[in-house]
Amino acid sequence: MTDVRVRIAPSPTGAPHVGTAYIALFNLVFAKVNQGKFILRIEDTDQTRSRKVYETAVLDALKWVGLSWDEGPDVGGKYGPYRQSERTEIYRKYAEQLVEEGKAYRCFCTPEMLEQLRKDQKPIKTNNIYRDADEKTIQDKLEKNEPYTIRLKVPEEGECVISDRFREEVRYNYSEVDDQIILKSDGFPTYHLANVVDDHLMKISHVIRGEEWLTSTPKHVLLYEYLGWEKPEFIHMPLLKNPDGSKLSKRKNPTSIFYYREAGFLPEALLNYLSLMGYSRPNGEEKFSLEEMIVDFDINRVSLGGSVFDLQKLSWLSGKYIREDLTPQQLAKKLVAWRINEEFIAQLMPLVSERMDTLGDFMPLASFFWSRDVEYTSETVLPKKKEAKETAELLQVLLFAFEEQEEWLADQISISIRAIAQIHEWKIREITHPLFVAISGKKVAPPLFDSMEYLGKDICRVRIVKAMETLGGVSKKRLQKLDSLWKKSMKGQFEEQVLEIQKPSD
RNA sequence: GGCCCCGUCGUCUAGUCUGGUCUAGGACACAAGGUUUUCAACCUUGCAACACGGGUUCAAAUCCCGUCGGGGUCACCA
Repeated sequence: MTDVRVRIAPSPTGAPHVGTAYIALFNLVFAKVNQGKFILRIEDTDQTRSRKVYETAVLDALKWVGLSWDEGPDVGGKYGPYRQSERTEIYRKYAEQLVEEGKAYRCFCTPEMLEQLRKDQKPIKTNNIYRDADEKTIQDKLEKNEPYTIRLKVPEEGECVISDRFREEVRYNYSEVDDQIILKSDGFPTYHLANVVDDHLMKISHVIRGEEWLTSTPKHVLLYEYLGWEKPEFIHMPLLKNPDGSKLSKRKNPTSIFYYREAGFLPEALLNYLSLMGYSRPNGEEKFSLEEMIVDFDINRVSLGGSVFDLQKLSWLSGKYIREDLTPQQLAKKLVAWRINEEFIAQLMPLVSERMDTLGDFMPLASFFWSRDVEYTSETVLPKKKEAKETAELLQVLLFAFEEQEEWLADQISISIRAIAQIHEWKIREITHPLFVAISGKKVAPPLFDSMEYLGKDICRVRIVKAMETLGGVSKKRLQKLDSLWKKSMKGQFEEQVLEIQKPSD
């Protein structure tokens, strides 16, 4: 057997996701048990969404849970660079090669045209307008410098047979696969091209990834065949799910790894819990370390139905680690390293000093900074003259607004809140009231915006969601409605309003 | 909706490949009891599942077919 080389390929477009740690874990363990190598590659080909801060964040988050890699952008390796934005020339070369060989073609459709096609609900095989365009029109457009993408020529008939470790053979008809864009008009590759090229160049032997990729595997298989490369073995892992059974999402569950860090879960417990998702040890043990898992890991023991991420069981496991594995001294050290330290407390002084008469007043004032959860009733969250339902919905809109913020700083939080208040014609106080309670559990608390900043975005999101639920929640239907409303109009208004507020007043 | 994947207690799972040892085992949660100055932890007990229907077979959670249910995916996002 060839050397085992596997990889995790996160894209730095948001907070580091527990799903990334989950897939990384299984890749790492698979590599270790086969004396192979585990590679980390940054897939930052989406120029509009990728951010350097998120890249640092994924690396930090994965390290925090206790994962490490043999090759990656931070540790190097002989197959680098390990950041796709630094490899664009390579992808372009292969894309051009495919065009020359007639296995791909230039497409001059504009995003608007494609959008229209989608609206007309004729998505499959109708966007290949330029597939057989004659040389002259293409040359013509090239000379006019019209932007183009490169599309893969997917056969019009035939079958693609994928061998997946867990599912044996999965069959797809090429007639149902679009001519996929592999190179965008900005010159960057899409996932499909970059992924296949890198996996080949980096000698990846097994592609262990989430099941959401299963349906796009035919495109990847085709790419390997067109390029004349040997295919890796595909292993599609089951998905992590929300309690309602849908794919794990931050609206319904904390998905950011940092949430678990900020909320004080032990990283070894998180990793251990993640390994329980779809995997069981032969001896039935539930509490085990990464090292123990590696000893007798067998990927064939993975079970397929996606698993619901259960915070309660994770908490129990974390508690088990605290009780069984730590001496009082070690626990105390963990607490200090977490956020019971001078640095964190000093930060809070400006917020509380005026509200203190004695030192003993501090803890009651600030206790919510160290609590996993805060307690209150629905009456205390609800502002005067407002209905529970509208308040819950406003909080949801606020959550949308917070997602637009790239940095979680008091100033920006304040601006977002003021903008939302403006748009919905609520008094600031009517918004901050439920927020105070949601965040601190109390009506009177240290300054809200700073508190929210120090508490972190992930904790705040979870607390706001809880407040919404306390108010009776927002129905699934209504949520969808709000979501589309937000995208269609409110988001624009919000952005305008933000600019308005930021305008220097003279 | 098309295509694809999946289907054991509320949840995570063992068992399925290699039918019998499964009146389906463990864990979380929940309930009761014990222990404890209280609570938590801990211990004991309880609750609770083979999605449904049809085959094959002496025998099906396990093999086959159908139905239903859930999920994923259909972007110049990954």
